Amino acid sequence: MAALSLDAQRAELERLGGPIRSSPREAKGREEGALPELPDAIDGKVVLRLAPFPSGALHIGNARMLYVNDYYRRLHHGRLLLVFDDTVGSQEKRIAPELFDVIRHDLDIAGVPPDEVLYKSDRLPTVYRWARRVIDAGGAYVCTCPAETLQANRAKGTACPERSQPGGETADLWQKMLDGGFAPGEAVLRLRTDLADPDPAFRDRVLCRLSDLDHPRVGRRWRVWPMLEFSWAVDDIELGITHVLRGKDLVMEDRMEAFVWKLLGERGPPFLHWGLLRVAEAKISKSKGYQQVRSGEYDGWADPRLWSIDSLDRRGIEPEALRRFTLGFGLSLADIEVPAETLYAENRQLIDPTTPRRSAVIDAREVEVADYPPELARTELPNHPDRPELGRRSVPAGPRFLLAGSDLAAHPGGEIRLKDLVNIELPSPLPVSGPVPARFTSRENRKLPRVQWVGASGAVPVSLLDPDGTHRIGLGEAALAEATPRQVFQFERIGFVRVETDQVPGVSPLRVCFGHP
RNA sequence: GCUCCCGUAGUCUAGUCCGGUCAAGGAUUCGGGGCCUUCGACCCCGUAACGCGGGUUCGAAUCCCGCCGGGAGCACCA
Repeated sequence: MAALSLDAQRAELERLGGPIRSSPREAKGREEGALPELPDAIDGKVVLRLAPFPSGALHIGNARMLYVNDYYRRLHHGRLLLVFDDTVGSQEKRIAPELFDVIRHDLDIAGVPPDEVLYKSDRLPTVYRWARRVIDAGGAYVCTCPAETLQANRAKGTACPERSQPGGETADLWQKMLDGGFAPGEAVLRLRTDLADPDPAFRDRVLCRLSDLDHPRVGRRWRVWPMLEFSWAVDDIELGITHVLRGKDLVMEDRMEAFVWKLLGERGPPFLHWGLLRVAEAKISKSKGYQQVRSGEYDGWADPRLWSIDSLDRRGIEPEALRRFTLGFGLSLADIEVPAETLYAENRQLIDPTTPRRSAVIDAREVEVADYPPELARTELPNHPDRPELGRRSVPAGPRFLLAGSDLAAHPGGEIRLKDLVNIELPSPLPVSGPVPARFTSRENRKLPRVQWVGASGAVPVSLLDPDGTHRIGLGEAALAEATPRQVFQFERIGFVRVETDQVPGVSPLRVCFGHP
């Protein structure tokens, strides 16, 4: 039901074509703070691109790239290309074959469907054509220095011997690179910039290099691979990209692309950046995550410790919440660290009104209530305290209950209120083991400590996966036996949880993933 | 160290380009109160910011200079 109404809202907004802002609160609060329009954007003609490297699943840190690009695609009715940046990588940064599908799946979940999917590994001939253009324009040379020498020279600002090599010779050496005349590491194609450039990193950057790594898609078909910047200098033009929206960690790449364009007389798209976004709780590394998934230490790409898009979905966090969360930072260039609570707050607003309440107790202990009113063997509870339209449910109640161990421990000898039901008095001290004998006192709703309870009859074992990868075990009310996969509940006084995707209805225990308080 | 970027409340952010309408708006957090039989929601109230120092100007969060602080980049990775 929740999903339905949200989907309906989303569909409606999408139909309107505007930025996705759905709640009235959003409309008044953020509308004026909407992201600025893209420079020189022509409605319907905007082409944007997403360029992930397939080494790990998309995570919360990548969400900004997703939603900012998606925002502008929608705003200007443009196209968004998914271009896998699979230019072999390196020994340390390997492409993981299954990640192509994982990432597409992540985009799906995130609600950012690409208009077209492309692979850099399919575009080598185009890159070679451009490399040739650069060489012919006298803008590059083949350098055969060992990597260390090259770097040392660059740092000092001195030229490698090949820097002055004539264009014809460069063309020959380049051909030799393509033909396999050099082993990996023996030669690179370098851009001739300015050895006096104040930024040492920019001095004669490498355009193309040799690699014999086995590429998951194209194997060893190509040996000469472009560096990321050069491949984009090529494709931002070839693919007709109108605006490059990327994190500011890639600003130097802008310079490199612009340099190549100027050399070749091309006019490229403008660049827009945003600062680094870190979620305080999510200390993650893409490549490290891969190891942990691979080794089985983590529960696949949806392990909550990964903070992957998939894991957020697993936790019942709506893509719309992620979208609002990331778009709320605008295009600010400051590097920021934000508490996950900000994301949770967005999600709460979205799901709270439609999420049914259920009772569950962690670390349950049985309590037997003497003098319990027999007519209260069952009771009826609202599915949502503020939304009568969500209906009510009938649950088994006393005289045998299950209470959270922590609640019991907090009130030995005291009178407590079983929420929505009756008052009971606990013994003191509590028995070390076995059922706790308690005594019914009254039904009136007095100001007593309120505790969550579960009727012992038909109670459902629950296993709750926390974001830190640990599990809490408990017992939930009988109605939970009918819980279906992916259903979201609020366990009262615990938090929002989502039933695991692969939960088989009726099978014990009921496995749920914790979302947030 | 070098290059670039950024400094608005606890945390984010709007405003800075085109100085006055900003004694600075919003979100979230926190504190207090109310309410509903949740540690959730909702309502009310509150704390709390223009990094520092100069300058320009009738007037500066906005322009200029200097300083300080933070971050990112500096690969034959992406």
